[in-house]
Amino acid sequence: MKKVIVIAGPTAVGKTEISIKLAEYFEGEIINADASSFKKKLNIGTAKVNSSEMKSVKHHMIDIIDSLDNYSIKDFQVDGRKIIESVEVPFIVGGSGLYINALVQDYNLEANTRDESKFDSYDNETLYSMLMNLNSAVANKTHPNNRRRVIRYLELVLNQGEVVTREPIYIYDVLMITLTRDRKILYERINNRVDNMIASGLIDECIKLKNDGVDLSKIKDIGYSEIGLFLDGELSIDQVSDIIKQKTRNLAKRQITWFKNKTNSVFVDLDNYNINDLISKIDLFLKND
RNA sequence: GGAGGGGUAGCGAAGUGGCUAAACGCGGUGGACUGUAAAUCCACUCUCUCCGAGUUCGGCAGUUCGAAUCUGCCCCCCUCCA
Repeated sequence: MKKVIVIAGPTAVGKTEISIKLAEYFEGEIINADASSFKKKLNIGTAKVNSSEMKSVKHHMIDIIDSLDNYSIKDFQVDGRKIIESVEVPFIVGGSGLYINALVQDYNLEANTRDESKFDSYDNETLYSMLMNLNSAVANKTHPNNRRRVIRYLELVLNQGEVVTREPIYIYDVLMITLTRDRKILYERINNRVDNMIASGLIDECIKLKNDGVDLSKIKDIGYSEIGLFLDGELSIDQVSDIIKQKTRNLAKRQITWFKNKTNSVFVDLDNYNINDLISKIDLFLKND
């Protein structure tokens, strides 16, 4: 089986720097698995790797779509697997847990794509009872208030009769490393990073997008619609900054939950670690048959 | 010095005699999630030996069968007048 190294972890934990060091050392290539980094022109606000950082290591899956375009998890699965096959030592690096799992586990994404529009006229309760009638086991997987999930399950049940519930299987020989830090320290890093983004041009980036005709309020990546509110004069930059920090902290927490419970990860605490430990860990993994 | 307003759980904020360990929001924590995933959603959040008990609503002392809610004194904060 193809050997694949995954470097995951919450936002702002320090994935970029470490993954580049590791990929350099092992002469690998990086496959980005951060949904926000797929998007062109969203650079500062998404903490995307910049071109000078990418000089030493080839990066894939960066800037592959326009800021408002949809790149589905299925697309990612197909394209990403091709890249994995073509790269000698692939490092998958990112924080989008679902995307990572879909790439390296046997996720079945053959069903139709989403189309919520035909459910517009139903309220949450109705949709949920529809699901319950069709397949109660699937309905019990979610909550009536989670309209988005309920609709997707409805689509899946209607389309293929069921939703996969069994434990997924890794389709590659995967070494999954999840980077962590003490929660307090992580949150401080997030706060500081947001301050830095604002100090180093996030507002200009948003103005540019706006001038290009992008509706900032439609961008769901954290920071952009918020800066849009500031540009419209609805909130002060301090208020906006606090909101961005808050949302980013909430995101990090959700990411941690995912990696803890939905992956088979080796956890590495970056507050006190030595890169050589990681190197030898990976070295061992690559040498072992 | 004088006149008002106010002090409620980590924060904001309801409650103005019993149905109140105290609404709600935020924050925090835990969790769900195989097609928006930087998305969407759920639970818990005074303390403990946690299916029961113990301490709370600035402090102390009262009234009352019963007080965050009423009375007195004290402390602190804000606004206005001096």
